[in-house]
Amino acid sequence: MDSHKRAKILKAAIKIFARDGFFNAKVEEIAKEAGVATGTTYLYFDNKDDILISIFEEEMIPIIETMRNAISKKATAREKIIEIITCHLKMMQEKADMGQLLELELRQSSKFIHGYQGTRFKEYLDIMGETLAVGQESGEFRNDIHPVIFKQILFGALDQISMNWSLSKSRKIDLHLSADQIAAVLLDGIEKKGK
Amino acid sequence: MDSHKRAKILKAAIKIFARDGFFNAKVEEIAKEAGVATGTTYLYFDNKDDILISIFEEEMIPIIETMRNAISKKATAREKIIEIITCHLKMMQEKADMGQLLELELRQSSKFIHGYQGTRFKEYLDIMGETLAVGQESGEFRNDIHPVIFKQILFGALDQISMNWSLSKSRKIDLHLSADQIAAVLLDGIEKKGK
Amino acid sequence: MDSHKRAKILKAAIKIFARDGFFNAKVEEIAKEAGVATGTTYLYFDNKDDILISIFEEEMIPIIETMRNAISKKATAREKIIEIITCHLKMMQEKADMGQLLELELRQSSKFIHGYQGTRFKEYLDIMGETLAVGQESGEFRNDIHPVIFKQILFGALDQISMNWSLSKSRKIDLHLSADQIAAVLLDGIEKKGK
Amino acid sequence: MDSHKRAKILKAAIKIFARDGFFNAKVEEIAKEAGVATGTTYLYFDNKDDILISIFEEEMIPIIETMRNAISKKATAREKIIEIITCHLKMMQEKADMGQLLELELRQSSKFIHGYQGTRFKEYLDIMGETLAVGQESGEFRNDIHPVIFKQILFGALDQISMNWSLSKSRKIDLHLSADQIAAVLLDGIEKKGK
DNA sequence: CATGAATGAGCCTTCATTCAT
DNA sequence: GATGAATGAAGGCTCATTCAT
Repeated sequence: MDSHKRAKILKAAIKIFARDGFFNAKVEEIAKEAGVATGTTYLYFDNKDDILISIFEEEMIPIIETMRNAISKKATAREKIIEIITCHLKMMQEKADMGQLLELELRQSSKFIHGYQGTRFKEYLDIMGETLAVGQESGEFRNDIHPVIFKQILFGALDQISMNWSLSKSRKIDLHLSADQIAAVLLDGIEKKGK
Repeated sequence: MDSHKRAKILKAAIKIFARDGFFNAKVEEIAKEAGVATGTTYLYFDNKDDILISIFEEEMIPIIETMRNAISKKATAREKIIEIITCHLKMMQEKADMGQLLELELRQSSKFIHGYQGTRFKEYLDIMGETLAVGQESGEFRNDIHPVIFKQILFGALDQISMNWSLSKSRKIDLHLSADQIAAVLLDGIEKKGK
Repeated sequence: MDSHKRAKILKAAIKIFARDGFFNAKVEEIAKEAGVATGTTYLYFDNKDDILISIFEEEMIPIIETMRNAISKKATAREKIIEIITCHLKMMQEKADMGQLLELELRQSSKFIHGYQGTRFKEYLDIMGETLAVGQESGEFRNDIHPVIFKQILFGALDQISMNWSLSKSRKIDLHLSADQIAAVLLDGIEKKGK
Repeated sequence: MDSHKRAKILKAAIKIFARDGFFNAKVEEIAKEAGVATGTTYLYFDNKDDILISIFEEEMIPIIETMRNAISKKATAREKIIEIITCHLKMMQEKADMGQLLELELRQSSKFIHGYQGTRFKEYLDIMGETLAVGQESGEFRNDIHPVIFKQILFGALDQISMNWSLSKSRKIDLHLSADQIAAVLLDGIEKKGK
């Protein structure tokens, strides 16, 4: 089995799913984009669902790896959180199609695509929770915030920001500014301090 | 035009879309749930897309109204932000189906449903931005956070939390706790202060 | 539901199945022959299998009825057996398409079409066994032949003869002669000798 | 040409065709069962149809040979007929897969597989007609039965009996009893009476 | 000769939408 | 306005056959 061909199909599927959405995307279109025949798709994937799930599971691996790497190089928990934010938004720019899949299709999938649990995505989210915990243990962060809730707040904020950026055609929004602001709000809050 | 019948169809559509997703939902099923004939649906709506858009636009009106009302009763910007959070999560519980539509389908719609701009949704988001601005003018909140970015952070966090709650079958997660934590993080940040 | 339309589809299916065989037949072709749209077929039948099964089950009813009627008018068991033979071969001529379906597809169906038991066909076969039993009780026929085996011998002979007739394009074979010969062979075998 | 490989494919095809039916059987499955690559099948056979036809034509040779041999050892036409019946039913038991092919697929083939005439099968049938003729010439059998019709009656009866046996999962039916009964019915019918 | 990955035509089935009643 | 049977375009998937290695 030509593993190169499998990769080409996955890459094509990311593009087509991002452009048309999972339900509007046609397997024939994915195959054409990948430069293979329709039937070839079914040599590497069970069905259309399986293509999407494979994308989520397999493409998340290097993304998770990259983020873990970036975090590990930072000394303080504060810097790690900033790195998570930067890393996520950078990934969204560099892998724009994959980013849109995460934003637009991942949610649907875990509910409507039979049997998909989204394990890799959970792993990605968990990095955010773990980083909070690290900071709590080191005394950098307050202890009354639950990692399980915080990871959702952080991911939710990042996801909304990047979705908004993806959907705006011009993309004139400055993601660096957004990164700074997310960091500012979550780390320090919006209230004025020390009056 | 029998406005009662139109309302019945909308209500049925919210339920079916939430349960099956927009693409899996069948117009016939919606009609059956509404107690009307399939064709009747097309007397009140142009097509399937139009049903979904109508839901977003029309159902958002009382939701926005309710939130504006709740906010107006609070004196400080801090209390208004807390009210927004509480109000949103309460709405997600009370109108669970509508909530799921917002979480799962709204994103798809603005990209894949031709010509939909999501004006009511923007209005909803804007409440969050405006409330930040109010606090900034009154001196409660710091001035270096852009309302346009903040509204996305707040909505993103709320949306992620409520989606997670919706998808968890047991729903044993305490939304009150989540509300407090979102408020704590966004208002005060996660870093320890006044060392 | 327009029962007339259902009948038209069944009639068309008999023709197309007989001409092309079940597996080669296309649902679209059946619909066209019936003068309806492809989708209409699925308003009346679950799937392609269901069309074939419905043919067997429903078309057998008048055939069984006709045979039972014809038999009842005959006084002796010998005459009843002759009537069965005549009736079967006449039916094969008059309902040639249906006849071919019985010959060519019925066997496949009970094995390869999921869940089909062929109850009506068993009923048809049973008439043959019952008629032997009647003759055995009346003393016309010898008692050492099992009805269960005899019905298969009789149907097998009839089926082979009529299939051969169906498949011969010219159809110059005389079915009356065949009827006489089947009767001659089988009857002189089952009747008591040397009274 | 590796004749051994060709034989392995034929043997595998008999098994798969008998199990799944001609139309449901996959060439790939046959190849796998034969322990060869899919493409190898096409080195020995023109196409799927050709495999089935080759089975009928080639596998019938030893079957015909066996039956001719068995018959030749019997002195009277009566015994020869009994031998035909016994031999056929024994073959159905010993070569159950091949038997099912004859019962279920042969009929389809002669109509739907382009250009197939079934010459070997006709030869098999002819043995039955010839044996009747032998008995007629020797004065054992009556003269008013046409061999062409008789061979169909005999084969039809045998085929129906053996098909019924094949399809019954338990196979508790006694084929010896069936053989006796077929012989009893047909012989006492075709033999001259009251000499 | 043998392989088995690749091909792509073909078909069953679905379902948004229409329209005669 | 209301109905729901009818429509038919569209697409996921299969599998007999081919061909580069």
